[in-house]
Amino acid sequence: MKEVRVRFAPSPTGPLHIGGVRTALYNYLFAKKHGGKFLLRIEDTDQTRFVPGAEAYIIEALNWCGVSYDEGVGIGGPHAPYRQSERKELYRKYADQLVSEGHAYYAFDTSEDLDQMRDRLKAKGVATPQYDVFTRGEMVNSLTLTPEETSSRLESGDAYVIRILIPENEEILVNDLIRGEVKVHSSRLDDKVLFKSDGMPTYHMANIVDDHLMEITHVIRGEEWLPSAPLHVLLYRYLGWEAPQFAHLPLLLKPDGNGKLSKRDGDRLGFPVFPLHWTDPVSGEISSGYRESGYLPDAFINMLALLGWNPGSEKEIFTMDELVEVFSFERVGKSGSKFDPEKAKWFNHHYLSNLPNEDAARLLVAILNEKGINTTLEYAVQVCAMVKERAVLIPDLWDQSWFFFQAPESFDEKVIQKFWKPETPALLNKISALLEDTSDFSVENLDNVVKGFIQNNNLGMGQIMNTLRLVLVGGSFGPGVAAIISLLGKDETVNRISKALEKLG
RNA sequence: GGUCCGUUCGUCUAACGGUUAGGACGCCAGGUUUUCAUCCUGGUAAUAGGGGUUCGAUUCCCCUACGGACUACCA
Repeated sequence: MKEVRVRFAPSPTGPLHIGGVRTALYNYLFAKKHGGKFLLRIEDTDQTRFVPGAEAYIIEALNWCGVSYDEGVGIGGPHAPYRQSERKELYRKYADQLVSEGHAYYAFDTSEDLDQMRDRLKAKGVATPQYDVFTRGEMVNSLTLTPEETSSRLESGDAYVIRILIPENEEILVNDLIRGEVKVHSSRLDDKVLFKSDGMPTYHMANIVDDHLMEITHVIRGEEWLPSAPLHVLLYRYLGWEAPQFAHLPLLLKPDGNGKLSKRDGDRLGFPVFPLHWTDPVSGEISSGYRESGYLPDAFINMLALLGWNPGSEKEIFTMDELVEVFSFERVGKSGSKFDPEKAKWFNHHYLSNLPNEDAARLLVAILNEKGINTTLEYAVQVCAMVKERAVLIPDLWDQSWFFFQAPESFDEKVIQKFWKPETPALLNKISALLEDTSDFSVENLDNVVKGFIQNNNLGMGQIMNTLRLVLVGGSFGPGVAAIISLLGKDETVNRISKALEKLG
């Protein structure tokens, strides 16, 4: 059997959004599952839409989430170059071949001509004005011009495009791995431009030529391409090439209402739509990313994989390798999936709390460094062991543990009102003294010491625990009191008690 | 408007003719806990509507409704 070769082919017009990442992911999973190759091709045939930084963004995003490619922009490969603008010369001869074999023709219409044609047809009540079998006879092209007129226009340098000549009366079949057989009548297709007047091929031409030359076996792309798939099938046939298999993925929809997920939804609903943070080079507009928001790449991928695909079992936590193992198009759904930001958080929480303490500690240390706080990895490991399961996003690691690195400056009024009694200072002083005399600072022993104190003095548990917690962390949150004391150590604990007592009396 | 694709709890989805229609997120309630979380247990909630086919339809067919994509010398 032929080696599986698939590609992800974005155009560098801006940041990649998570729908694009999912398309790349499914390509990757399919390739790896079948021991094939996954390539990255940049489709930059539209020079007017080029956005600086977009290509670098795409590569960085793929690298961040572990969707690595075997050939492509940045790393090269046997079919280099992988940027279509650098393959410009390749396409022309195939367009010429189509013209000479009667499957394509030259068209000299200006954009004004085209507009007029559309207006004229609309006025006549035609629903979809197209450059097609019905209208091509009224336009300026090598079908209506004499051969002499055509060649003289060509020679004099008139602007022209090359359009495909769609056959008149034919049922075109597209076989889709997800949707089965899709049938479209050729009379519904228009004579799409294959070659633009600026000398660049359009997407339709370039993608067929490149997929063939790069020996792509499966075209896995978004559903928005389904309507033009029949055109592509025709192109493969006219060029005499074997068409790859197609798989058109359902779209990612916005969480509320309907329609496909867009950049605006993220701003509106407060969740990232992009894998990485992005600043628009022109407008300066900023879009948040999953990475910067504190998501783990593994969680991000796991979440994305299950949006539109399911394993057929009740398992839902998967490593990348496990995904590769079980992925198949049979289990990709046909309908669009609404994106659920809450589920994304759930995945991240799961991954964060299952992270080895050392890994979590490294994330925490990075935050600490940014804040100019010095600590040891060993200490951070102990902190994370206590707080990681309380964190949903990476920054929560700090939000849940800052008091291990600095004494509280203020104390929660509500806790004071509820638990701070006239006798509290005296009791805390006693505990402080008791702790000073304690040498075993293990959590277990500390727990016994504090609870023993409470019992021996016939006090309420909540009374002491809550005030002790208050003076140590400043409020009513955090891990167990004994655990906090244990990690803080004798000096710091005693210190915090006396400092708080000065403030709270 | 036209073409194409789609439609199971609020959301992601399972059930490829026979199940009390299952799981997960969310939400609600209880439990664990010195706090807040976590965690555990339970609960809530769905086959868009109408016709067929069939002994039997979530499942197959048709119609309707609704939703989406596409409809550029953009990808």
